[in-house]
Amino acid sequence: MPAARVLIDGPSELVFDYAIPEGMAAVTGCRVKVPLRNKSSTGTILDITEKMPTKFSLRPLDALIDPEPLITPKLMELGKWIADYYGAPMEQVMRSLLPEAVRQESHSEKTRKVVCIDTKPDDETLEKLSKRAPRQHLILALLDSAGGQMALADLGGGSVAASVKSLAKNGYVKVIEEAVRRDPDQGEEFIEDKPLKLNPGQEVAMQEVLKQIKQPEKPMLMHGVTGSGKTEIYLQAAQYCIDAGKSVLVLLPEISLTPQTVQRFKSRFASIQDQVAVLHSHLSQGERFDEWHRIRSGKARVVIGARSAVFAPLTEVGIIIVDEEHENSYKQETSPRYHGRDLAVLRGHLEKCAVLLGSATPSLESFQNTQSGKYQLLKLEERADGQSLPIIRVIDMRVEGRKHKGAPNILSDPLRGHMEKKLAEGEQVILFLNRRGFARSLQCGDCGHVCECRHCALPLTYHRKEERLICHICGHQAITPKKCPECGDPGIRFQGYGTEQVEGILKKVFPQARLARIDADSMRRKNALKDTLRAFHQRKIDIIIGTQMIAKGLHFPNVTLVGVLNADLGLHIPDFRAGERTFQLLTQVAGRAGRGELEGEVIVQTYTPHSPSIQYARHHDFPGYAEQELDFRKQFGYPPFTHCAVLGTRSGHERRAEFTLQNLHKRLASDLPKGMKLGDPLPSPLTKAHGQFRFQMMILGASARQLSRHVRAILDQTPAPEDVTVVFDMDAMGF
DNA sequence: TTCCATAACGGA
DNA sequence: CCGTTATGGAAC
Repeated sequence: MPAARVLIDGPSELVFDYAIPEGMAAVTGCRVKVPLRNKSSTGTILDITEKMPTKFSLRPLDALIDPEPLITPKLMELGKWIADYYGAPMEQVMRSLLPEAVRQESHSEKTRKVVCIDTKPDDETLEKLSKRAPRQHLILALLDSAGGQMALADLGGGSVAASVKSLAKNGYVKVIEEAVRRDPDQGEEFIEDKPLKLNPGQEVAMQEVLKQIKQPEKPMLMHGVTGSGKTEIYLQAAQYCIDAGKSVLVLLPEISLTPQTVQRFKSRFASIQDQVAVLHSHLSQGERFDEWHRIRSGKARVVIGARSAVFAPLTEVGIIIVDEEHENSYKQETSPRYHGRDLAVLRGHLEKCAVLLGSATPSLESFQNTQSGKYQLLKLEERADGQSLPIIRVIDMRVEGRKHKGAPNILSDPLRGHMEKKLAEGEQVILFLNRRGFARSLQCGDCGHVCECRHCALPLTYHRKEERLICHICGHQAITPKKCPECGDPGIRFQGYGTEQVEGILKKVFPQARLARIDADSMRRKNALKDTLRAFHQRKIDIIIGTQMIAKGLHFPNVTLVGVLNADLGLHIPDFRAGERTFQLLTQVAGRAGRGELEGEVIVQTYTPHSPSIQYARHHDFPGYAEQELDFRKQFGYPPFTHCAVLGTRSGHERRAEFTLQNLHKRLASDLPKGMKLGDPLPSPLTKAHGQFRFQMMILGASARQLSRHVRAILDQTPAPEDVTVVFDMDAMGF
């Protein structure tokens, strides 16, 4: 007799076998009600096992919660892989696979009452009604002119319901419940646009993509320079799949930051809009419920979403597209710590469909996979409309600094000059600075004391609007001291600068220019980003100063100058990917310039003009950069030639967090499998965050599976003290 | 996790 | 002696 292996809900990770009652369609992925001890519990069927244990008889399943399995067999397989690879509890994996809004039984479809004509009364009755019940007469007339049915709410408020009731009693009308979709883009109009003509380069890539859709063989990495028209290829590939009766999954990094790409998909598929679903963290529970079920039922066949959309319950998948595949936001920073792009590749393998990764600055992991033949490389080397890539000028700020002694060196002369010229010609400018707030820190000129966050070992950033010092890690706010809290010296002053300060300077330097600032602070309001971008598009704004929110994916034809104020930020952090990230950021930001008929220019201000990330970015030379960076990675045994995991501890007690990690280090070191390398246990770069002391060590391993299993085995035998949290991050992305 | 058995404790 | 509280293994 077959038995169902059930994972019980809750943090306990309990897995038990239950007998399947006669006639119950219990299959893998079903949510079930089960008896546990003397209570009733809920869970998910992980497997159907054939053999019956002999020790004791199994208790039967109580009931299926949903008639159909909510989780497809392939997604169950994906989930099991995640639990194993990332060392995550299966229960947490299930929570990712099945959103809370779908899992909770309290959520259901939203309905509305619709009134429709049942049997039309004859003229004589109508005549009577118009005298005795004019209201009912009017309602019938309204229904008639609306084609026989209308929503109850649209018939008018108040006592209308009573009139409808008596109409229904006489059998003239019927009231039915109709499901209404909670549409996240309710009320937005998308005008259908037609496919664009592909240039020869795009055409070649397109043919390869179509080949893979018809007969999937290996994932593709499309390296297309900024503005090369990658999105158009996504759109046409998607169209092909839809026409072939297959579904499409599109992953975007941080969907709220890429409204333009979502917009393009929605517009292209405007004629089948009810088949397009959007999944991201800003959906309400009801919207998420509806979108999810529309996908599961097969009504929606195009899914656009952020990393968690990799779990969208699609079937018959034709292609999985991962845009900006190099983006770190694909990595989930809470358990299960999966990488959305890597899961997309795995899911593509399980679904036997095409996988298309795209980027202007591919991750070295993906690029190396094309070198080794695991992935197919597609290249778009020209911009879609034949525009040239922008000319990038590097300004040595060490030299600039000598020109203006004393003054804070934020806008160099060449940048200021170019801005004046562009503004005079009515063109638009984007300035990029990857730090929000007014000043990085507040430092005493006398004793050197820096105001730090009480909970995190990090300088507090001064925000002028709030007149407060704010911690960018935990959000803690403090009053700005007038004099040094350490030595009482009044000479306390700001160090470094952020977007807020630049905004102030720009107002003074270009008083006539219309200015907008885009960062996490100024864009807090709902739709603020969308509105600002629209205004910029309509040329109601001349200059945008922003953080990395503006680095990717934006397409503004009238932008001819991009200024990078401090390219060195992020270059000197202790992370072997610091250079790669700087290269990516510079290339992406530079790509915002010259996307229309006008030529674009980029000015990069830096104190390290000769660093390879800056020089290769300046020459738009991704292959060159990749080659030298891969050399470096190979030499030191870093990814993509190994897998890198981070094992960390956190605690309110500094010593205990440190000791726990040292202990783990000792145990790992004592019996380290071949091919694995252990870093020293050290304080994290962010020594203290959210009031917790943090320590970490790096683990490098040639085989990811071996690494993950070995570490987990040690963790299982080494219980941590109660007030110490141990975190294992497989394929960790930032430190 | 919750449940239940058993051990340990403490007041009379 | 008995009731209360702590501890730990099992649950299918």
